[in-house]
Amino acid sequence: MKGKATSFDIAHRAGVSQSTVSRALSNSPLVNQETRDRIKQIAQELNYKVDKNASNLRKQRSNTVALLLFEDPSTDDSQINPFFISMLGSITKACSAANYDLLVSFQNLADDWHAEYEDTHKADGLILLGYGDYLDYEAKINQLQEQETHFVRWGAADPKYPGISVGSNNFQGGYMVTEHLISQGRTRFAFVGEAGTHAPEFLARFQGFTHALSQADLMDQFVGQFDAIFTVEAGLEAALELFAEGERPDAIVCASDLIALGVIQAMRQEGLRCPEDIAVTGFDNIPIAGFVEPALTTVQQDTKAAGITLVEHLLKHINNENTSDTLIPASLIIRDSSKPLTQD
Amino acid sequence: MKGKATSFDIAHRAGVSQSTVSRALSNSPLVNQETRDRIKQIAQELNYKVDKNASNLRKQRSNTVALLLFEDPSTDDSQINPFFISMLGSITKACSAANYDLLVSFQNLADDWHAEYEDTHKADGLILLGYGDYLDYEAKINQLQEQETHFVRWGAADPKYPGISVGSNNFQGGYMVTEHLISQGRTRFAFVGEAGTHAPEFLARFQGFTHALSQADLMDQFVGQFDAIFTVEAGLEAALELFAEGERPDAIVCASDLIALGVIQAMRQEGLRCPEDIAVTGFDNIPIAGFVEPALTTVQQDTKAAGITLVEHLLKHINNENTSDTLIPASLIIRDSSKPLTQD
DNA sequence: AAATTGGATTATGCCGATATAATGCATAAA
DNA sequence: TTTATGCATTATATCGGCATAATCCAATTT
Repeated sequence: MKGKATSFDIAHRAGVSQSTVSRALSNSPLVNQETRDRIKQIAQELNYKVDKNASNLRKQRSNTVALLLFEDPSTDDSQINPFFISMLGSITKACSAANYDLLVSFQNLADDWHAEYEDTHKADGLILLGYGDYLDYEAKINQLQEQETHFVRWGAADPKYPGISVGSNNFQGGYMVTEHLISQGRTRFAFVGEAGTHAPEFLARFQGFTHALSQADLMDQFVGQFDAIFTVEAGLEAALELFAEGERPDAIVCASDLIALGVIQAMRQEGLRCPEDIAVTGFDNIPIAGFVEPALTTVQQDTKAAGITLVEHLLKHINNENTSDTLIPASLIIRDSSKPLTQD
Repeated sequence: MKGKATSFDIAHRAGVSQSTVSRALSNSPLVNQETRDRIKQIAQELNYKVDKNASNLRKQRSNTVALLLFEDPSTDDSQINPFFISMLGSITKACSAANYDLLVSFQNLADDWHAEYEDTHKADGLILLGYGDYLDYEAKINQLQEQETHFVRWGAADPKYPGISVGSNNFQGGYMVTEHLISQGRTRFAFVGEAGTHAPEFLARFQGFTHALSQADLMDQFVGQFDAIFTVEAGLEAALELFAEGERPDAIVCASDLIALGVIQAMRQEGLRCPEDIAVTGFDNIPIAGFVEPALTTVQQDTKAAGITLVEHLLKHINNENTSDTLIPASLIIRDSSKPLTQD
């Protein structure tokens, strides 16, 4: 036979109508068990696969979701945030478990979003994933809602747009790691990482941090907060600035692992030991966190739960059900960089 | 108006036939410039987007490629090889530059490949990306070729299947970094990384390594090759084994950056300094390679060229043109871990 | 014997675009 | 005036499934 087999070819061989073939292959109880088996058998022999374009066109459903990944414009091509990779993995798995395919698209923040996947019926919905507040955030969300696009976003809940967000509990993570450092005997804290409204994740971590400090009555010894985006370089520079200012902390809480690595690097340059002189903690638990010197104490986001939840919520939206904003708890990974102060 | 607009709606408003709308929107010279502009205008007002399912069905083309990512079964979920991430990024970009969408699917090596994207017409071709020889490699390749699936694979050229491979020049990379170490005055070499047929990339690196050694007449001082898969842990263990065996090298060439980090970790445990006692080099130039202590000398694969070439070759296959196997040159990134031997 | 019921199957329309063939119409050539 | 030539547009068939309504037929009921 020429070309790929169609359901007509199978119908012909099986001596039934094409309709019956379609029904049989979708396991419809409307068709007799025997005929069903016979048809499936023939379909397999011909290596028949339903044409998704035809099927989707008729069903007006693609069983596909599109993942839009927003890159931080401040970093170059090769530097993809390791955290997103982990999310990508878990989202892919959650999709395939739900029998959905996944389209992936890296979005350049500067450009207009390339979010036509649902308009063109290539996907049934979108997952928006990025750090910080992607450019023109509100305008875009409004537009998506106006067009009745189905979507969920990764990030802190936004009271203006309820029911579309899933995010890590960054506040709790920042609180938890700070509390841990306090219990280790640290008292003079600094925070490295941007804490503005355009980096809401980092801001929440910072707020958890200060909350822990106030609870322990340590705010009067707070050394300060130093801006750094999420790269190693930024952490290094921020730390150098911190050391230049004079007042030396005995613990530095960083908004990400990469920043923490930069801070440790800066300490080395300044002849400071970690954790003996200053404890340092990160956030994300990237793959190498446990293998740097010293092994990094950090906060792990539950990317598996995150991916599953995002997909689950999106599928509910697609079925016109509502979901409520979800905060996924983070967990503390204790390693060497936060060892207790020793009296020496 | 209800629902999404179709080309009929536009035809109606523009007072032309639906055929003309279709032509106008695809910029066919068959339709008058004025009418074309008018139709486009109306289409924009109605926020009309062509239905890809209908379009693809008719055209028998999806303008989509599927990326199958094969994970190493020896690592857990969270550990995705950083090199692949970089490739994923460049492939995505190359696709969007060519106006193709990208479906991403993580394949579990143990299972049957889930490679029906072309059979179902969801994609026009496949890109296979994984380290080592994915399980049942030949059987699967045969099957794909039999079904006339369009595909390219990442990896060394295989004489049995010409024209489907694109890979880094691992031999040249291994040779280059070894030559560099020799020029720095190192003479007693060891290699850490698997060098068997089921890890062809690593094997090629090892072969480049030994080639450089023989050229410099240093093979009689070769300490040995020690197996390690691509994780930090594996590198650490292999190095400990190496040190236990007695004969100490003054340079260790590693098959990947993660392995190199493990080796450096092991040296630290043994009280050995890098690069003073032993120089260490990696492979891949992962994001943190420049920020560990000491900064890691490594070989960088040109992922950008790789992604572009893979996509380019696949698109040629889709258009029934042939391509020839391509080796992409790697480049040397010299940092501190390979500093020259000092006389002290 | 005629009418009813229900399970199994078939006939038909449609999803929304694109490509090919056909038509209309103005202008140029015979 | 008639035929021919092009350009612009329209009519129609088609891509390959799925869903609804229609039909067929055997087993019951009346």
